[in-house]
Amino acid sequence: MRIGELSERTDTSRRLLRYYEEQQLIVSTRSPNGYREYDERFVDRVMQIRGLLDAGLPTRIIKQILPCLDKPRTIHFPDATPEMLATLTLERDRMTERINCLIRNRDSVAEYLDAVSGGLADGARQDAVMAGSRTDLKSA
Amino acid sequence: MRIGELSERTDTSRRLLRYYEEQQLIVSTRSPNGYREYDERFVDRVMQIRGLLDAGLPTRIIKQILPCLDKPRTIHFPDATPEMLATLTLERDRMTERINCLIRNRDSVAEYLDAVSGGLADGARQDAVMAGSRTDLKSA
DNA sequence: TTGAACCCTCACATATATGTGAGGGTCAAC
DNA sequence: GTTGACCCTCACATATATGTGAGGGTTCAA
Repeated sequence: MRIGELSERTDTSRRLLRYYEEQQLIVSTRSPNGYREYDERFVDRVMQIRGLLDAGLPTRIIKQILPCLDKPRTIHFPDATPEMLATLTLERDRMTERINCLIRNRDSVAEYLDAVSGGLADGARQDAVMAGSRTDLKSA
Repeated sequence: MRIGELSERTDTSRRLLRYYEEQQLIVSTRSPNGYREYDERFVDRVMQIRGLLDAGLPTRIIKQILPCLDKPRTIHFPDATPEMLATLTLERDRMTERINCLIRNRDSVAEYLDAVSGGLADGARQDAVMAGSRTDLKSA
């Protein structure tokens, strides 16, 4: 597909897709006319990138962890240098910290919302609370 | 305590503490000479702010959720407007999305690391994983 | 009284992720 | 062959979180 379709399917501006390419988070082949061409798997890839960016990881780090994320556990450890492994270990731990921080705070917000809506359970309040109530995540 | 001590105890530059105050994430009282004064509870508060910033939340949002985070469940729901509740609900869900995204990716990275270190579990690999404390990979 | 070590405000600088638009090709349909 | 919807590169603009430093007070101890 070309950049326009990828843009629509990932809800990501063309500008950003080119930027991600510049940052080497994605690559593209080029048609004879110079247009970028992407295959299906870039839809997921781009959404993954956006999620990570939104969760505070910079492109520089995302670029490093992306190779760990290919679905079929393709073997790319041969090229893993010790520094790379150290970086990944560090980032794994930083991600865990972020997760714990978010869980703590998300739960506080949820608790607050529950308290408010629990206090007065009528209509006007209802729609505000409706949207979502998933509250338990188990993690390291 | 004054800004210098808070800065050291939270590992946050004075500049940033003033910035957080400007963004209304924290407040300070002023000594007669104009110096900012903080009490103990700002140590935790600042660390909470840093964690949330690092997890991708902008100050504008952090400001909104902070009131939900005071340890003794002080009653501030009286002032909660419906728009505020809708915002909180939205943010709670966005936090949950971030959490899931991070968990998914963190687990992939962890799995990758386990695969690599599990593959050859001897000394040579060990120091590679050990090394990570100060890791700054730069790119061109 | 001087100096060090704090503090203040203000302002400019930087990095990162993003938007916007100019100037210009490609291509299919009319 | 013109039009419209794509695509390209390049460059400037913006927002947010941060660094850095100038110019200047306050406090305290040598």
